[in-house]
Amino acid sequence: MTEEPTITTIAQHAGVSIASVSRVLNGLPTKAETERKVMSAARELGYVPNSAARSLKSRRSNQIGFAMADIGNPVYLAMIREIQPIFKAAGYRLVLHSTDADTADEIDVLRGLGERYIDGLIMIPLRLTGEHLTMFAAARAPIVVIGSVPEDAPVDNVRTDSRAGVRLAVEHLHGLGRRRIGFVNGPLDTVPGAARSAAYAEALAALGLPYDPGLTQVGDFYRAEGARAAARLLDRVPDLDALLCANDLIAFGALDVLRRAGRRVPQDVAVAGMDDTDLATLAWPPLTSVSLGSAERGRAAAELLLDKLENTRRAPRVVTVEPRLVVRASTDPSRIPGEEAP
Amino acid sequence: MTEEPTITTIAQHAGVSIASVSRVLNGLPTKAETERKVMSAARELGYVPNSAARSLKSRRSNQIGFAMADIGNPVYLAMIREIQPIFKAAGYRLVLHSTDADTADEIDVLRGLGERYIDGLIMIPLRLTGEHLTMFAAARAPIVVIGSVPEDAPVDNVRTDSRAGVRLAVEHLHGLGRRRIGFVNGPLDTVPGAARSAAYAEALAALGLPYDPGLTQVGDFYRAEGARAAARLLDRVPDLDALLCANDLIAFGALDVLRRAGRRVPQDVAVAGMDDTDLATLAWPPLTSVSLGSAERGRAAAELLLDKLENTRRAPRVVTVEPRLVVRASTDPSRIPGEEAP
DNA sequence: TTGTATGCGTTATCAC
DNA sequence: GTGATAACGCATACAA
Repeated sequence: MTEEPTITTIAQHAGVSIASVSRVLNGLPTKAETERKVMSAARELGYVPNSAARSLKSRRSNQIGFAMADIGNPVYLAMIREIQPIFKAAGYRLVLHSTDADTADEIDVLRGLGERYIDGLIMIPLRLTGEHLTMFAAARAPIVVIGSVPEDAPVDNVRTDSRAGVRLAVEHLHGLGRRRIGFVNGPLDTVPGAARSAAYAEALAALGLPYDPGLTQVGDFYRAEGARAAARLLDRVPDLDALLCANDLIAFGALDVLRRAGRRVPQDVAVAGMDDTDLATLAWPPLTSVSLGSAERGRAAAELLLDKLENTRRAPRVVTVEPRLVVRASTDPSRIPGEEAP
Repeated sequence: MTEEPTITTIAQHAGVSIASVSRVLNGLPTKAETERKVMSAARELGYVPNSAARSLKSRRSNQIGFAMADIGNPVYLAMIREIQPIFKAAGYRLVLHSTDADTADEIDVLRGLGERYIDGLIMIPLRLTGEHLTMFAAARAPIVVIGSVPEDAPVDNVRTDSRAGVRLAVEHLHGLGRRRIGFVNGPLDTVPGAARSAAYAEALAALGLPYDPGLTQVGDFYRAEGARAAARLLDRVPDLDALLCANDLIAFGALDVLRRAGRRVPQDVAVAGMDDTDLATLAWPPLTSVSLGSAERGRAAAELLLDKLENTRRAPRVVTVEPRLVVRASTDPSRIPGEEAP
């Protein structure tokens, strides 16, 4: 019992060859008698196939990787919730990589594809460098990138139209009569940071509002720094009447600051986030947010990867998820819970 | 470039034997000239070692598993946030298992230990069956269980004194002058459900309060069902003046219901949760919660497992994390943010 | 220091 | 149907 049983052990106990053991274990046609002997020996010895040996032979690990910046962000969590069961049902295990938004780390993960410990990878690079693209091209296993990627990149791609998303939010705030619409963004050298920055300027222009650089503050994508950035903005633009945040976490930080500053949300300052995480309905007031379809993107990515694993030679595909504005009380006072008409 | 390079390929290109290649790659003493040739060939060919072959030889996968009921619960997220970097730094990858609180699934994971695709496992069983204990005893790789486990189980164990935690909360509510203290719990056949149920009764008794079965409602551990259970409770006990919830998610559901019912928190009903998740500070009002040290438990589990991997023969250890009451506005009106004295 | 040869546990291809 | 036997890619004991 203390020795790790292998097919050789089973073969000895059952008095057959290892080939027969392997056949029985893999459901290939065998005489009933042989099958019985093998199965009972296997059960008795507590045999479990060794995955390393199996992988070496089969050239498949039955694992897929998921690489994101930080497991602490609920957006990624929403994706994992979709991805995990899909792969589990398909017989794959999920290997997690939290890269801390570090490019070198992401490249490491891509290099890891060559080790063949995963059969495929879903990745969300926060910054997309030439090195990423080189590795994509050289990769020996299928990759799905969530987030925009150049047209000719040899990877499947799930994207969301964050430009349209930002526009939805800005138009909504404008429609509420707000004219001093601030913007708290994450780093401009990140894929989402850059896209949302451009989209913000564009949306203002489309509405005939002037673009005022003083209305933007840049921090990172987390609550604490979001709070600091919002505080800076509030300090410099006292007559701010609306605030768009590049993600929900930033918006939560902004809500903290506005509350401490005694500004009423939404009456004084309307606040909108992006990602529409679970937490939006928990915040006070509940947060208006642009859904970028995290769950859908996760599901799409998983399905693309699964398909590609079975259909290796097909051309790269792009799936786009449409953003959707979810209006809650942080911009619309009539939606404050508990204050509806009975 | 299209053929997967192996040490054999490198050996050919460098004009040396595969043994030399292996030595160079593993930093064993070699002539400088040989080393140079091998390294340059390896780089040129884009060689990456095959992890299956390496695992087969070394009998180590450099992966560790983390099995929890549901990746959607922020408690587990808090743990992963601690666990992941610790193992990453130690050269291990993290394989995730979301078992849906399904015992059969958990047993599968334990059986998977035999496949040797992970070198160790951190597990949080929601229910602990005899089958679990059998598998623990038979396991061929170290296991750390988060959550209580019998004394003689051959696994490391990280626990929290949830009994003391419940008592802290009940005493706090009692100290606020509340006497009708309801309890919304998760399933009684789960480890935490059973423990918290007993602890609740005990704490009441210690305070000389009568135990009224009507004051308890059982649902599951999620927000939606937490809301329904709280609604049932409110319906049957109109004079409820305090509510202890078995975890934060349940408490969030309860807050939703109380708000819709027009009950002021904490003035009419004081609400406390357990786990002290990140989300507690996001809720409105911010949630008083019993911290069960999720981060500490995650860290402790990771460190125990890492230690056991290097020190295979040592006896099982138990680490206990003390609960701590974190008082916020959902029980203490003086702490409502934005209403402090300036 | 280097090369040859063997084994890790499987699967798969042969003859029998 | 079944049993030898050869890979899979790597690490290493041993011989040179």
